[in-house]
Amino acid sequence: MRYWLMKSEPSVFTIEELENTPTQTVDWIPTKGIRNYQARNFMRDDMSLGDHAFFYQSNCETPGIVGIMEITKLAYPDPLQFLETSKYYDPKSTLENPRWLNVDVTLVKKLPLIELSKLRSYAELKDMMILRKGNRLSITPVTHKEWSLINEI
DNA sequence: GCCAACGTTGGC
DNA sequence: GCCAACGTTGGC
Repeated sequence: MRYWLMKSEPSVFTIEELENTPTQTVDWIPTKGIRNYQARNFMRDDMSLGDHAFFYQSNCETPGIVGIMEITKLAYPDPLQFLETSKYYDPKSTLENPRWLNVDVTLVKKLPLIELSKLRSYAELKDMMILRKGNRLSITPVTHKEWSLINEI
């Protein structure tokens, strides 16, 4: 099993919204298409059913980890890329050869906020992709070591 | 709101 | 294939 960290801006989608979804399952991220090749490739090539991921809230007052999710549907074409009226419409994408993908995630549990500043205080976590300068990737792998350490915080 | 860092685009 | 210009991200 692999581990991941997936970012969402609270102004777009919060963990409360995930919690309040009846099935506690959503496509990642609802109403928003992921338009980054590296993130897409992670979903397509490296994510498996049952993988776990941290829910990370970014671009807000208290950035940090707020929960754990499970990957419950493997990468599939993002419907927004075919929707002409959508901001995420991509004219270069075809049904036969879709360019952008999504996965479904299910809430495992909420966590008390682990702030970014807290994560930065651990020397063992200094190589985490999320902590690297200039990091902008919305989906990043987390090592087993990092995963277990963060779970002990 | 600022701005550094990064990814993408498009002219050549 | 290079690279300048541009748009976006996201911490502060």
